[in-house]
Amino acid sequence: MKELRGKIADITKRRGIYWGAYEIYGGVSGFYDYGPVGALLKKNLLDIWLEEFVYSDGLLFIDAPAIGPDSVYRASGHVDKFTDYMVRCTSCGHAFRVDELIKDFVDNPDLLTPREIEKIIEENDIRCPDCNGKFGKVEEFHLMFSTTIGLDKRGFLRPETAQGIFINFPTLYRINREKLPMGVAQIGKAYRNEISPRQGVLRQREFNMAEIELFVDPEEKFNEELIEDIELPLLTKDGVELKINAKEAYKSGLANGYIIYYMQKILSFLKNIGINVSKIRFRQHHREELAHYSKDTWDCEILISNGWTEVIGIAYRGDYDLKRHMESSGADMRAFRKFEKERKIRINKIVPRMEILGPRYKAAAMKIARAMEDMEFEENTVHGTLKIEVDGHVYDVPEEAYEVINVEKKVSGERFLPHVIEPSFGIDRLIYSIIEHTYYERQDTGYKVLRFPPRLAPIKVGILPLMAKDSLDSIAREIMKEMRAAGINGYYDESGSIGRRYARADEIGVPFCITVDYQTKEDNTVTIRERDSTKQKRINKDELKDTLKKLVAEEISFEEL
RNA sequence: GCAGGCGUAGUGUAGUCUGGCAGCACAAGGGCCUUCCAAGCCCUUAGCCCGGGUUCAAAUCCCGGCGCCUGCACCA
Repeated sequence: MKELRGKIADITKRRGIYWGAYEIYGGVSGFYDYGPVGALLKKNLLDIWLEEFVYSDGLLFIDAPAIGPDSVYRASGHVDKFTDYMVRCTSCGHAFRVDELIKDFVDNPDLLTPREIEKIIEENDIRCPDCNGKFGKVEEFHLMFSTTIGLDKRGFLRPETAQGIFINFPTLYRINREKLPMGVAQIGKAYRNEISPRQGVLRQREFNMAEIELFVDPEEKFNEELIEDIELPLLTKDGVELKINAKEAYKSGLANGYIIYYMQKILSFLKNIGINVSKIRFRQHHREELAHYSKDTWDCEILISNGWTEVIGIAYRGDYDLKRHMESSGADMRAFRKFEKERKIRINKIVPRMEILGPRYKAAAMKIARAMEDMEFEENTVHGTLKIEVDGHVYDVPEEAYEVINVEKKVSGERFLPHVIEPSFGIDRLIYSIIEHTYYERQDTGYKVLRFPPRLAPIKVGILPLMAKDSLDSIAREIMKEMRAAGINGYYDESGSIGRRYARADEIGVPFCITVDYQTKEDNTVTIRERDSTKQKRINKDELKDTLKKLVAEEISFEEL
């Protein structure tokens, strides 16, 4: 399997799919450049993602900033939970993770403050394991990249794109005309300062994500019609591997209905982009490995040469994020749920008469009025002069300064925090998986091919003259111009033998090649060669543009020609 | 971060032990040839990870750094 990784590393670099970034300066691990082929591959992949997850379900698509203020990531829990503490030896300078050093002295290192940690180190005289030197002050090691906003405001590069959606929930909810379920999608880069990222593009410090936050009313009954009659490959938290029908999985309560819904969509999506369906499974997280925000998570794992690899996560985040942002920002992050039937409630309320309170209490009037409004009492128990305490003063409010109302009020609904189901796609891992799963070598020759589906293929067509002479070349160039004018990404190649040129195209997954040969000059036909079958069909040059468009959009298949 | 291994044209490698002209294959570019799947021939481009030291002389020996790989740790 290691051999496969080597071959893929070769092809990705040589043919311009991706490579390690900042190469001329020695490289920085965890950063990659997508080259001309890879950048288009990613773009096409995201287009398909938009079609299959966003347009098809009418989701809202947004684009929020990558840098956020301290307050946002404090509220989200990342500042606390995405941090490790470390100490540096004052004599040799080596750094150590605190929890490793003190784990023999305390039960739960994660709960301590930096001060407490310093105290424990001093009391137990913990020394540097390397040189026995003394330790300095406790420092934070953030998995988040921190930066400065303006002169001195602390900011972070987002470790996930999700917060940009949660923060905007009230606005988006209004734009969606206050309807749930509401799905919001975002594509963008996220940043994590991994200590030692390896495994190539599978673990990067700057990576591409496509995320959906589906906001639902936890009390609303799930629409069972969303569940299809298909088989899901699951691995539950108890280690049970099973293939189970989606309907059955839903009925048995194995996972939230929307999680199952997304499992179905993900299966079909992965199939469409060239992933081998027999190498997909959904693995449920154990309690201990759940992220700080999640109640239940299912990873979509794909089997590649590294083993089963998490590529997509479907997390049930509950109301964690909205709640935290509501508490810390004070904004109302709730949605409104209409009761089936209007409810009637009795209201016993004091209505202050401001025209009397105002002149009488001046500046304190508003506060007194609020306090009166907030009073709770039984019907017919309030009359006469009221003693109202505000800021330590007790005011006597006479009867004529208020009115008591006892009314029956209609209540049509209530406010609540929606729950969130979050499918989160690791785009770079997906791209790597696609490359591994679409890679094959021809049986007879061993030549390398990437079997990209036409819709995904970065380059759709190669246009080749059989010979670069006898005006075959000029006809081919003419065709290339036509293709480009029609918005089909193609290239012209006359170098080397025809077989060599086909092989070149195969390596970057070009699905179709047009060859201009001598017969073209006689009857105005060219051949279309399909990558995987290497079969050719003759087609009139004038139909080329329309035919190719359909082939590339996968509206027709090559066999149907 | 720790331990071990490694770092030579775009890619894969030889040369390193034992210091003395940096070589091969593939790829790429140009040309000849060629009537459908990497044919052949000629030419060309292109490299010792970075810095310091030892030496008449360093890809080779020493030191430091950076990067990569494997394992541990970390990470979803």
